[in-house]
Amino acid sequence: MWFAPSTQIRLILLEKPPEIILFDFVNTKFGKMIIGAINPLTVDPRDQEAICVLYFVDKNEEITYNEVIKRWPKSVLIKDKAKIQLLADKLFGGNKENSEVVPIAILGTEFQLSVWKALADLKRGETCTYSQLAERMGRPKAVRAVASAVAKNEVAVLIPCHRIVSQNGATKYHWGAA
DNA sequence: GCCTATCGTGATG
DNA sequence: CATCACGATAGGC
Repeated sequence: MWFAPSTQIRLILLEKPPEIILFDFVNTKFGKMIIGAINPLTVDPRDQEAICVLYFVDKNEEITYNEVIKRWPKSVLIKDKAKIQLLADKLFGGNKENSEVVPIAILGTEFQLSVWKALADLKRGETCTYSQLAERMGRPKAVRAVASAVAKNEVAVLIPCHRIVSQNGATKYHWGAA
């Protein structure tokens, strides 16, 4: 992965949408992104914010912000520059020996989780088609379902959906092939 | 290119 | 609960 290689990811499974999401926009070397995080203590006994949203800012901040609202209609978004910046540093500030653990909070069905897990198992640089993924999960015919599960991935690059190539070669990555 | 088999979600009532 | 429409698909024609 292209963020700090030593960065550890810890998954936290949510059972319901968070009431409060802290967010802010950050500039990474790969472009502007929005980061959303769960309020501390509501989910993580270790008192850390957990990332639940990580989108690229495609066009402008407002559009991306609205995408978050749409995805989490029941959550209140609160801007928290300091805490989000802290998380961004953990993720992208990979110059130093960075062994920080970045908690990721995800909400999904079992099927979705297994899809994301299968994705995470892909080795660095390895690519895969949706049908190969489906097959690996023992559901060779659920190709379409796998695709829509992948599409609902909330954390962009952390789950390596960019390693998927469609069978005919014409990848349609949500944020563009680049 | 168009047609269709396929299946998990989310919305709707 | 039942039904319906909807995909970042794949394969056949």
